[in-house]
Amino acid sequence: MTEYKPQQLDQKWQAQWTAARAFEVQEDPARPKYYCLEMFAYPSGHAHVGHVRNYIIGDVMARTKRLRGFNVLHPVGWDAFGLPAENAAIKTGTPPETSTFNNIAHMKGQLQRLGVSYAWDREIATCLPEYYKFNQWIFLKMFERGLAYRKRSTVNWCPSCQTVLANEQVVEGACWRCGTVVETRDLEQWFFRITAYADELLQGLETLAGWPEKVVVMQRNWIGRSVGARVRFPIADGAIEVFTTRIDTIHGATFVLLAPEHPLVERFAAESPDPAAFRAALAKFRALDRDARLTGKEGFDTGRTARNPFTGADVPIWVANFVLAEYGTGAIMAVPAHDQRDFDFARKYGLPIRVVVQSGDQTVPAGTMSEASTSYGRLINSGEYDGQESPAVLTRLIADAEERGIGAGEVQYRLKDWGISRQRYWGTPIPIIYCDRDGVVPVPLDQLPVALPKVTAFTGKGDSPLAQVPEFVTTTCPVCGGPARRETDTMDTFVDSSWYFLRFCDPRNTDLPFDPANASYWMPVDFYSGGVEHAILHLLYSRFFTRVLRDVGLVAFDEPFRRLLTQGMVLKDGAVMSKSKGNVVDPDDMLSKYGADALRLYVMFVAPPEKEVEWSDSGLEGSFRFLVRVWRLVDHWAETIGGEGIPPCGDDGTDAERRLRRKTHETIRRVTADIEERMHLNTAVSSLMELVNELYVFSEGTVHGAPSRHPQELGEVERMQSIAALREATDALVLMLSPFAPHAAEEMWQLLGHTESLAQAQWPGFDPAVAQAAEVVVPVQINGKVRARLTVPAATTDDELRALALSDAAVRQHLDGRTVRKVVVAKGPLVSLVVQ
RNA sequence: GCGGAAGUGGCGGAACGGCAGACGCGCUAGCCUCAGGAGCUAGUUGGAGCAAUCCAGUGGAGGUUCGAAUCCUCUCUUCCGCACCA
Repeated sequence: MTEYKPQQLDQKWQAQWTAARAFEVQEDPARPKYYCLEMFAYPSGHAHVGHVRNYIIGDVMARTKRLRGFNVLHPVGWDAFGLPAENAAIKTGTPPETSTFNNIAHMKGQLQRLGVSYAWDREIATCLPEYYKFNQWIFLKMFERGLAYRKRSTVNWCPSCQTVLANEQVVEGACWRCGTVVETRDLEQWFFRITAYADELLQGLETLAGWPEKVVVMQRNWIGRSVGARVRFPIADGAIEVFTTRIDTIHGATFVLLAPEHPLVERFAAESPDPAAFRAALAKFRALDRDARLTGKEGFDTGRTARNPFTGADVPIWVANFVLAEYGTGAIMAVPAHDQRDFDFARKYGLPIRVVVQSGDQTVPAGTMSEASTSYGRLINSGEYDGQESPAVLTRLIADAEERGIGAGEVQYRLKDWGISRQRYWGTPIPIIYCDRDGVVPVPLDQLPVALPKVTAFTGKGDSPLAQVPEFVTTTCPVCGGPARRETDTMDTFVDSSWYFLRFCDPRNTDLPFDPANASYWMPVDFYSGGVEHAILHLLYSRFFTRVLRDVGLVAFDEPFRRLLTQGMVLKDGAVMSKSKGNVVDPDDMLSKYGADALRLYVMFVAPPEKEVEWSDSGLEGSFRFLVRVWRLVDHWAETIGGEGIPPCGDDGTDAERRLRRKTHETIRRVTADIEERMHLNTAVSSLMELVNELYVFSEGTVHGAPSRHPQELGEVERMQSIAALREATDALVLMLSPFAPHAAEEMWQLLGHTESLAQAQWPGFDPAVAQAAEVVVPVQINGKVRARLTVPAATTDDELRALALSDAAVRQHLDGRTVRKVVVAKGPLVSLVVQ
């Protein structure tokens, strides 16, 4: 009797895996590949059990696929650039690279203690020059193609911290760090032209059958494709262009609205009879603009008019807070009768409302409307278009507008180009040089990487920290050799994570981001898991980068991730774990108490992987108890059933033996499907628990002496057949348990006399003939309720079942003289009687 | 407001139109123990019954079906995402 000592097993097997480089892989075209990836981690310091869940989900998939014969790539890396390290440097003076590498070292230890089967030889960290060199390489390729460009744009600025903030760092209009109200500043920024791929990214969503519908929908909404028309409303000296999806309502456009930032607003001010008064109104308006944007409809009259090109009427031009400068043309035609926002605005300022679409039979007079009518219908008050139905009339109106030269069909996207400039230190330098003579000059590819210089003093004040490093800024122009300045902004860290999965295919390449041949072998990622918080940004950017690299010629596919699992968070006391709340469950505490396997098993068993779960100490104990139970069983039988020379199971077993074998094969079928097809890892574990329960039942029924589940009293098996059945069940159990509890499984595999390690083993085979019971229990339903059960040979025909059901005593009692109107024999099998 | 997902025992959850509550946690009783926060056995949706068994039951109301937790319609609730996108 050996005791289950998980900590010893963890150490022993982790050391063996490391020594044997057990999970390192090479490209091998002869074998089917499987690329299993978890979203790589930001090295924040300590992983909590929420992170652990993600790694273990991936590890269960990776380990299962290895046993299934796949060449499995399961790499690990670090999303190592980012703000927290830099903020820590400002606060404590610890250089970002120091804290980052310390954190990586600690978290790496945690992952290793969990026994995650990573290909450690492929480990990457995005903050290393050998990695970010290729961020720069890709940037330059995009620059070449016009996909990276520079323009002035508005950024968030914290006047107290003297720095730019990302949108995510602005909480309710204030700086996340100091709470100061955030201002906006116009800066020259670099952008990636993701909008060039908007349609392709949208259409590609249709092919993502292995993604959660939720994520697909979120991306579709984020891209936000709108089909409509651009229409010109002439003004005295030019025209205002508006974008509309409802050109069918254009005869009801009774005024035009401009965004406060619209270029014409400034011109109107200058040309107004009283520019000072106009500017005062505008200034007042802009002051309340930020909050008013969210709360209500605000505006003021410019005193000018535009002509509705379809009605010929002159309509007033107003400025309105709710019109967005960055969407469409920054100007809209307002149709108060058929748009709720325009309706509210018209009512507030007494502007005319004109009904032009009739949805029901009766016309609603504009004066009595309580809200806008936004549905399609038959046009009225629309001149020659009266009586036509929208949406069909949309096409005709667009065609007519094109013919008259006043507009054209147009598609708009909510998706905007991706601003990647960050006025921060701890990121990839943008490989651009500014020369007074040659302008914006890309750093030549052979001069990469543009290395991030060491900075010692982090103040958090002023512009980009790199601007304060003269030896970095000062350089020579690659074109003319004259004095020049380097770009001092760094790239958004989302750039780093947009292609790292490709780098894993060839992580040590010094010439290219990766060898196309390697990527062609490993990609796409077959299984990708991570938090749903990346549903849009990271997953959209990665799809964008993949297409860019396709056009550059490095890959030959469009979609990087075949199957996506968004894992749920682990909560403690109903809240997300965080240091400030003091509710963090540290995996290391759990490891020292119960070992890696119990923790792994628990987080897989507690709920389906995509569900949010509440951490439970007693649940973890339950998983530990289960492992002890398995251990005792295997330890007890190992000598009897282990080693060589156990014959395969025959066909002439006793009932108990047949029953155990049936359970074994049924479990193989279920566990395999649960992991590979359904990703229901929780039910895979519960099936294994059932098999263990069955093994204990079998042990009682086939041994000498008093039946007992006391391990000490488990007896001897009498028949070679029983030994064979036990061996089959136990081998299958250990193999199927190994993805979840790899350390205990390796040890038990050895105990059972296997000389090769689990790394060389194969997943157990499923035999449907064995899983098939000789006798089946067939429920009999009467009017939908089960009233009897028939135990019949599996081969019983439908006709026989029908006859047996009708003659069954319990059934007859329930029929009680009533007439049977219909008998259905369904697959299952199951007999259903309809009785009147 | 729009969009998405989900409502099943005391709890986490099973059940891919066919026996509701698998598996586990917790709880109850018992066994074993010097002892036990160990192990084992039995029970554990509610109601009725000594019992076999019967009745009700998957947020609510309808519907489709021989048969619905599952599909459809409406409705309530919760969570998540986007939030003036013209």
